[in-house]
Amino acid sequence: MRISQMFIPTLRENPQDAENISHKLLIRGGFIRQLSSGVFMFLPLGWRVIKKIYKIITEEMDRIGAQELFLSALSPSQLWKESGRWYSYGDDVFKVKDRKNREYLLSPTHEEIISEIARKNIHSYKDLPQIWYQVQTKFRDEPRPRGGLLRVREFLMKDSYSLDATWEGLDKSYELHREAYIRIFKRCGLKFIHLKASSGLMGGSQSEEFAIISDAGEDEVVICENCGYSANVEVAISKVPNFVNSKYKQFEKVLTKDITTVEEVSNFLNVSKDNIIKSMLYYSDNKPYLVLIRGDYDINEEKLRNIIGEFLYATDEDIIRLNSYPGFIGPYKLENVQIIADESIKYMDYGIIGANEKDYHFVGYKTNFENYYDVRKVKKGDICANCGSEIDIKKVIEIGHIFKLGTRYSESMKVYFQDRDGSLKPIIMGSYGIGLGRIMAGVVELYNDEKGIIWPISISPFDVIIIDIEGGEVSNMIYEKSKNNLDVIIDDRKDVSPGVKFNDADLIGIPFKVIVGKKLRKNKIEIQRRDGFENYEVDINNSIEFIEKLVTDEKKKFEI
RNA sequence: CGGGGUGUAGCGCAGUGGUAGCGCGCUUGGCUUGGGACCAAGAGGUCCCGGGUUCAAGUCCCGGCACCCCGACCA
Repeated sequence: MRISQMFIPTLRENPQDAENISHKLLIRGGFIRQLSSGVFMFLPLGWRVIKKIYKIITEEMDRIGAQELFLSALSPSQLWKESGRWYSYGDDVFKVKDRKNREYLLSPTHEEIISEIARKNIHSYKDLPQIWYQVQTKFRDEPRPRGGLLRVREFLMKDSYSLDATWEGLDKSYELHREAYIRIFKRCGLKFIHLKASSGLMGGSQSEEFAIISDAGEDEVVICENCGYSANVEVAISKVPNFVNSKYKQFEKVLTKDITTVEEVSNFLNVSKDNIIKSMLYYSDNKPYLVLIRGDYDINEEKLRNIIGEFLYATDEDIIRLNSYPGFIGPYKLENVQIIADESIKYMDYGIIGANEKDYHFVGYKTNFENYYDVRKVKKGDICANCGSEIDIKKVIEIGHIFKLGTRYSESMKVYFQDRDGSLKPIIMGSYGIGLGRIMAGVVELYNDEKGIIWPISISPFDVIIIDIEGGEVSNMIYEKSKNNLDVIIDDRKDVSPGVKFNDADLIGIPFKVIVGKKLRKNKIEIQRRDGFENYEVDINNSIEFIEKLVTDEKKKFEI
C-alpha cells in the first residue's frame, strides 16, 4: 500500500485526554479514534492489527476443534430473565426497547444465547462435546471507562463456550482452552501470566485469568516469585507475617475525643496500626455482622461476600440503634451482632477497639474468638501461603479469562441432554473470553519507546515500511517485487521531509524500515530494525531476498 | 454514585470585563530532501450549551452537558 493514498492520521502531539502509553500512541499513530466515553473506532491501521490478532485466535481455536459461529448482539430479555442475569447484571448492560415496547439488551456476553441454541438443538450425549466460538462486539455499560482501549463499553471479544456431557469432558475442554490461550498470547508476542481469579457474575466453580503485568493495569495480582503462586487479589490468600505484641496490655477505657479512624487512633495513642482492631458493620439478610480486622489490613469484600452473602454497609443510624456510636464501634459488649474476626486478629495479643461510646476507645482488649475467617485483602509483605516467601503485588491488564461454568446456566435455563442410560442431564458448560482490543493495547503498553510503538511482527499492521527518500524507481521496484509475499507499505509521499517519514514509521511501529536514500550511490539500501537491535546495508540486487528472509526469520520467533 | 480537573481554529495551548490569539497542521506559490526544513501569501471560530449581571462577557454569577483522572463498581 502507498502511504500517499492511505488514511493514516498521525498526530505530532499527545491527545489531551490520554493518560497511559497505549492510549496516547494508538491515537497518535492513527490506529484508533474515540467517539464517546468508552467507545472507540478502529481506523485502517488499527483494524489491520485487530485482523492479525483475529487470525491468530481463529487458527488456535480451530486447532482445538472449536467451531466458529456468529451470534446476535441484540438479545431478547426473556432469556436473561430465565438465567436471572437481567437483574444481577443491572445497570451494567445496555437495555433497549423495540417499537412494540419489547425489551432487549445488547449482549455483554453470550451464555444465555448459547444455552438457547443448545437446548433447542442438542438432545443426545451423541451430540456432545461441542466447542463454539465467535469474535463479536460486546456491550457493557461500564460505570467508568478508562485507559483508552483498556476498559471500554463496546469491545471486540473472542468468546467460546464448551458443552460437555461429563465433568471429565469439561476438564478436557477447559484444558484445551488453556493451551490454546497460551499459544495465542505467545504468538501475539505477549509476556503474560496466568492466575487464579474470581468468577464474579459469571458463576461457576473454577476460573483462571491471563494477564499482562503493567502499571497501566487496573487489577491487582498477588505474585510469589519463589513458588510461582499467583492470584487476583480478589481471591488471593496469604499468611499474616508477624505476631504483634501490643504496647497497652491493661484493659482500660481511654478518652479519644473526635479520634475515629485507624490513622488517627494510631497517631493519637502513638501505636502502630497493627495494634488496632478495625471494626466494620455490615448487614446481610437484615442481620448485622461486625467484621474485625487488624488495623493495617483492608477488608476484601469478595471474600466477605462468600461468608455472609450479599451485604450492605451499615448506616450511622444502624450503629446508633445497636447502642454504639459511629466511629467508635467495637466488639466489646456489642449485643446481637455476629462477629466475623479475620485471622489477622489471631496474630495479636491485645488490641485497641472502639468503646461503643462517643469519644472513647478501649486499649488492652484481649483477643480471643472462637472462629477466625479470611476476609483480608492480601498486601505487600505478606507471606505466601504456599511456600512461606514474601509475596509481591503487581498491577495487571486482564486479557483473557477461562471459566468452568458447570451447570449454572444449563440448570436455570433447562439445557438438558439424554445420556446413554436414558436419563436427562444438564449439559456441563465452560466459557472462555479474550479481549482483542486489550491484547492490542497491552502489546503497546509492553513494547514502546520514546519514538512510538514497537510491534511484534506477528500483529504489526505491516511487516516492512519502505522509506523512499531519493530513489523513486528503486523504491518502487522493491515495493512491487516484495508486496506479493510480504505486508509492505511504501512511504512515497513527495511533499514531506525525510524526518517526517522516519518519525511516522517509528511512531506506527513497523518492525523493519527499508531506507532507499543516499546509500544508492553505492548501489545499496539500508534496513533498520524498529527494535534497534541491528541495522543492515544490502546491495540492491539482493535486497528482495534479504528482506524476505529477515521477515521470515522474524516471524518464526512468534511461531510455536 | 462521591471527589478532583478540563472544555477557545483540525491538534496542542495562551488569553488581565473593552477589536479572537500563538505553535503545529491545512491551501497556494517558491525553495529544500537522511531524523518532525525554510520564505511568502491565505483559509479556518456556536470561545461546550442555556440563562443572568453589565454600556460591554471567552473572562463574572447560576444551571446544564461532554470528556479525563482518583475512588466506588466491574469476566
